Amino acid sequence: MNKPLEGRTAVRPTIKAVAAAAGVSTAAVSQAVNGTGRISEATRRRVLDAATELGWSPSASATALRRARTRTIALVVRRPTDVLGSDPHFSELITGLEGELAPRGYGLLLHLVADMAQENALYERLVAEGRIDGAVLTDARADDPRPALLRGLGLPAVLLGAPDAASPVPRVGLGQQGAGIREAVVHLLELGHRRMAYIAGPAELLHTRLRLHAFEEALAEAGLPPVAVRHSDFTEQAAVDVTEKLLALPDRPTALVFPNDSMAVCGIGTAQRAGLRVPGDLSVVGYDNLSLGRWVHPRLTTVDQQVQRVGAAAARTLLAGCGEDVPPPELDGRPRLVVRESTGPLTPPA
Amino acid sequence: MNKPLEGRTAVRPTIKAVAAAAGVSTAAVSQAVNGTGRISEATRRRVLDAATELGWSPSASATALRRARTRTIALVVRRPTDVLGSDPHFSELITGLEGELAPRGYGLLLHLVADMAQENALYERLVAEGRIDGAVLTDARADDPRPALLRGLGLPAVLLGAPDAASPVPRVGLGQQGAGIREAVVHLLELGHRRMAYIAGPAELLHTRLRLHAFEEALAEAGLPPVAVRHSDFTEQAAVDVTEKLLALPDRPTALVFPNDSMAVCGIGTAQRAGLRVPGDLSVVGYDNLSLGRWVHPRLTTVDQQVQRVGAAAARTLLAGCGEDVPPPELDGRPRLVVRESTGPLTPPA
DNA sequence: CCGGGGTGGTTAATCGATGTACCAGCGGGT
DNA sequence: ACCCGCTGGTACATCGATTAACCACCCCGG
Repeated sequence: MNKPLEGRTAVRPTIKAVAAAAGVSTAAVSQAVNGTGRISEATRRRVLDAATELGWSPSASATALRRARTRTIALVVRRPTDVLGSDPHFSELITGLEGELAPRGYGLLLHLVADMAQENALYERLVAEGRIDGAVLTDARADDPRPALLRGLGLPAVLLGAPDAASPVPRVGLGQQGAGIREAVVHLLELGHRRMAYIAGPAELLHTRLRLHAFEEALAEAGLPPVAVRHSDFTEQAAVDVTEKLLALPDRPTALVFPNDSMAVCGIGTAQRAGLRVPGDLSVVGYDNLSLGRWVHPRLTTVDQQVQRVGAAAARTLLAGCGEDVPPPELDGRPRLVVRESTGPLTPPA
Repeated sequence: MNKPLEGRTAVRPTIKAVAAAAGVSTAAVSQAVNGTGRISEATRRRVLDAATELGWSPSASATALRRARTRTIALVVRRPTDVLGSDPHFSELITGLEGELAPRGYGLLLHLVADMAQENALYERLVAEGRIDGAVLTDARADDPRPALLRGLGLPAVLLGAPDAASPVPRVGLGQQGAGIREAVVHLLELGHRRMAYIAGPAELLHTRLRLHAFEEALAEAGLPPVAVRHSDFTEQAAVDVTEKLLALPDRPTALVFPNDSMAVCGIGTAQRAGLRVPGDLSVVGYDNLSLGRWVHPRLTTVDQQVQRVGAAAARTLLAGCGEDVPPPELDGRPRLVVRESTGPLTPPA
């Protein structure tokens, strides 16, 4: 064995090394790199060359200590159980966030927690340790305690959901949250459906309320009551259970609207297993527009809410809150229905 | 307006404030909190009380600077395009990682990149800035450049995949990577299938090779050749395209084995759209055991590889590499076939 | 010849926590 | 009375970068 024990880390160069290499003081290096102070173009270039030569980047810890800024944003995901159903949602969100954060040298610190108490405790700790500059709050609730908490902690934050000027922290999202569901109801009405049921998410979530309200309102405008409204915890298991119960109803619904695509797919499976044809006997609408929905059989009719773009807008809002100079978030539009094959008129059995 | 302009952050207490409150020096506080040095039990308690009283936690930046340790692990996800198919995989992985990291005060820094070049550049930057203590490498390739790179950078890392003592960085994963696929082939053989096709992932990924090899070997042991082997990029689009092509073959396969569940579900959809019954005319096997698969119609036969447990093991290995005192990772078992409804014997049309 | 005003830097304090080196007391053995 | 050794702390340098305050020098007008 020639290399019995691997040596530890190859020491990283410090600002001192760069200063020495460029023949200037460390202050000059700092100014050259940050574009502050008064440094001649010639020495600036010397410094920058020396820096790349040595492969030096300013230590994030040192800079964070000095500037009281970590260039890190937190995303805390609450996941009471294995809620895989809402996961693709997060992956889209993260994509949108990263697209704005990464180019500005910001990092995304991801944490998973079981419940709201843990989530709040986590924010307190992250702030107390000075680990983050801001936070993205997902799954807005009615009477959400987090905006007030973070505001109290002095931490910039954005809450995802419909925009709302009165919120303690900025709210980012597509306007007219209910528009997609409303569109779905109109679509189903046009297809001749009169008995629709809505499978909602957890009652405490704000978007659950907004969408449910849109559903009931749109239906009421046609002079119809919903056949049924059921709350769920977003799990696939719940989708199956609720679907079975609804299909066993004496006057069963001819159309089901789900709060996400995974549940809708499971609902379709359940209906098919019960011997029903989709959409011949039952129409199904999802939410989120996962790419999966384009390929299942029948292809899923769903609502697209552009999670990725919302993520990008959230990132910009947050960066602005951190004192970063970013173009203001542009987020127009509203959730839109994507009509595919899982909805249609009732057809007589072949 | 009584509060015309909200004041900035409520200043966080420092170690100095705690020292003053407890009537000791800052050094004493540090020692009391870290359990180092010699401090009487009485003063230790006074200090700790003062700390909680003031809501103080040591500044992560200061500690990181002093100790050259950030208590942060990087997870870089390469995502050439919208590979939602592999996402649930990541969410499981993250769950497993977090379960070990969080209790020890470690954070997970998540980054998304487009390709391997960007990924390598990112590691170099993160190390140069001293932002991370370790990294989790996913999607091992044949001749993967990353282990050598990270070793050169002096950064602890683990590579996910089958264990391998000869790797520059520890490799963590279930042994016998091919066992699940082999089991699937045997299962299909027992059902009477003789014409099987394998849809593989990108050829450069290591697990693609291992699984493909297992598929061909198991088939060869039965004296059979594969009907076809097709590589794909993990997208649902690819699943549909490949399935259509395979089903159009003159002597079409009676069983399809996919490299993940999303693709398998799309494959089923494609077959159904072509008028085939699953499993009556075509059996389908997935990989990953997403919860979605339990509820689609027909329920998906798939391979479970316990991604979450692999994540936990990876975290422990990494923590050990960071000098943390953790119980050694325990990871026995192998990928296992989960038989459900999407596989079965060929049945004559009703 | 001297003062004024730029230009292009440098010096030194500082961010918050850690850890080494040092020191004050005290009890006890001789 | 004196020194030793131990206990329980404290003083200060340090991690790497930033920044306010300061200064040397040059050019120019009076």
